[in-house]
Amino acid sequence: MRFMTSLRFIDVVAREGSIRKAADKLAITSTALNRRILQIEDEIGQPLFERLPGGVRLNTAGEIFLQHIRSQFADLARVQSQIADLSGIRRGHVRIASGADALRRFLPEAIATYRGAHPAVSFDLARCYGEEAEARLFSLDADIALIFAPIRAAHVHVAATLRQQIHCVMPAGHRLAGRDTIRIRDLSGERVVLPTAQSGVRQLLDTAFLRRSVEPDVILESDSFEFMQNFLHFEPALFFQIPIAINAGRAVGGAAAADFDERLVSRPVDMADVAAGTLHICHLKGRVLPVAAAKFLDDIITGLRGRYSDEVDQ
Amino acid sequence: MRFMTSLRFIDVVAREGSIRKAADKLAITSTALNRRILQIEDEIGQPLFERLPGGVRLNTAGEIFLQHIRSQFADLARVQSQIADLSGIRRGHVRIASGADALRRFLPEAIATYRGAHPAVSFDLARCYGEEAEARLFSLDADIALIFAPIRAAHVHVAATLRQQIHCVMPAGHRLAGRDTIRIRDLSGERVVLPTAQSGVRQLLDTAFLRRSVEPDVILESDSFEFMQNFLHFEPALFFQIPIAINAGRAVGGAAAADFDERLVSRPVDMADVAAGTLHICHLKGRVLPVAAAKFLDDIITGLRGRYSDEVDQ
DNA sequence: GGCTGGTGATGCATTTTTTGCATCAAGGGC
DNA sequence: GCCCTTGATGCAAAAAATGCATCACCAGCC
Repeated sequence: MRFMTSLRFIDVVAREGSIRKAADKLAITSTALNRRILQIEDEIGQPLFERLPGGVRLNTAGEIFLQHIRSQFADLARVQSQIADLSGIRRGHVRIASGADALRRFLPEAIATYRGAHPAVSFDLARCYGEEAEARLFSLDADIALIFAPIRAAHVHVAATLRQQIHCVMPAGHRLAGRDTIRIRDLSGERVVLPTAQSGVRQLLDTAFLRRSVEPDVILESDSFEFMQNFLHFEPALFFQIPIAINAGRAVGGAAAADFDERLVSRPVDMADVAAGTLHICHLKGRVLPVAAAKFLDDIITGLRGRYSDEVDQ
Repeated sequence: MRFMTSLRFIDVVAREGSIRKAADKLAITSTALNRRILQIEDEIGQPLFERLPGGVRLNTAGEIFLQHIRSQFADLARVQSQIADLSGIRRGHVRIASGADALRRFLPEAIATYRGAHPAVSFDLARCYGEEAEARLFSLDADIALIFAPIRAAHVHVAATLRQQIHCVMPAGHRLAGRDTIRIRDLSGERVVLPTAQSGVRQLLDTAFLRRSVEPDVILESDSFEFMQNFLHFEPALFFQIPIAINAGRAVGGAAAADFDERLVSRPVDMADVAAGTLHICHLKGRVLPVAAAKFLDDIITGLRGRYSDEVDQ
């Protein structure tokens, strides 16, 4: 899109914080880039950047304008996909921001299923925590976000929610493996592996530990569920996940959980101790999603409703 | 906005239906214009226009793309006004589509008041009937529409409504001038002047005449209220208006109506005969209005609520 | 206090792009 | 079948964007 280049340049300069660095990245000279920016500022009638000794930074007008630029790009992408759609080409690209929970089992299966039906659609998956996921929606770097945490920003539209009870995962031979549900007081002194403080699972657990005055023996903290799960093969301990991270589609309970790792079992934590958390499936409020993203969003919500009809809302 | 010129050209070509005509209008050669369009079609990867022997016409892809272009322009205007706003310049432009009713008294006063507070804001007022007003919102040729008729299209967002009883206007000495309200049966055989069939007032009256089986003596039809009103000075007759067309702000009743023309009086038509109509104040659904338009919309709704609190909704 | 290394801005020659003229081919109206 | 209008295209001129060299500026550092 030739007519958009100047605008894309502004985006890059804003991200890089320097005209010269941006020029490098864009493979043009800094003078050409500089002039394009001056020209646009001239047309707007106001500077968009503050000139600092170490580079440039957006001023307020620039912030507003950059947001406009990004929404233009997002909308152009939507229009292009719509046009491609009616010509039967059926191309598309979906950008997802997701917490570590959903990308373990659920998204791989969901994306593979979708690509089975639409092989020309490509995906981009960024793993991030709630706040960053919301920021990505806002900066239009993501079309869809899956967030297992409360939604903070008003600009996020929640298309569907899925209630998820925290499950405790342990080696099959663990002394707690016989229980139907795990109580928080059972964990006192137990060796546990916890997700990082930013994770929604961790926040629910911390609340529960505090409330019940239980202090487990925290031997490891990590932001990788895969690492924690594999760690359990070498040292027996407990770790915590939500069903969707354990098992793509099926409801998890008792033996049904076995398929994610035969040497581990998962048991729900008693609801009296830990409240169920909510997985939010969202996009930017007021935004018209590209065809592919809208279809994918629709598919996963329909899919979840089919499997977890009780826990899906909206 | 240099980077938008090609897009503006497409808009003009689509409106003109001919590259050569559009080129004339844009004061460039048809070849230059033709090439720009070919280039954009090339970048999109698909033609946007069908080439007909008598000119060009948008195809489906073109329709989608043009809608995108227009929304970009509208959004750019909003961004510019927002940027101008924070620099204290306070410029802006508001485009209104209105029926003949509202532009008689209400809009002149409302716009003048607004311009008193914001002298750098300019206005554009297009007089049109309901359907066209809705089309103007959709094609982003108008920011705000005032429609005295039912809303047809789903893309229109009604920000406020104002219930308006039809009033009968007559020379001060008319035999009906003594009544408090006018009944439809009083009009049997009376000489009346009616607005055109497209007008909301006319549609309400036609329903009433049909229901009461009354056939007045229609001596004149016009789409100009001003003409009809002036006509009454030369030949005594009755004509019909809604309060907002008679009197900018104040409620109309009895003598209070005198100020619009001292030789004429207006009396409400009995509500048992003619249902009150609704003036809809609307904008395009989902659209973020430019600062000036949003402020003006807010002002007129607040103003109406202050004067006609009972009849204003939403 | 002066030096160094970074930044964005600007004059001028060069390259690339856009424009305009002349002309072609194609389709409908009479 | 003629005539008129339409959009498309080759080629030269005009206009715009680019790159190089250079300036002015500021912060950090010795």
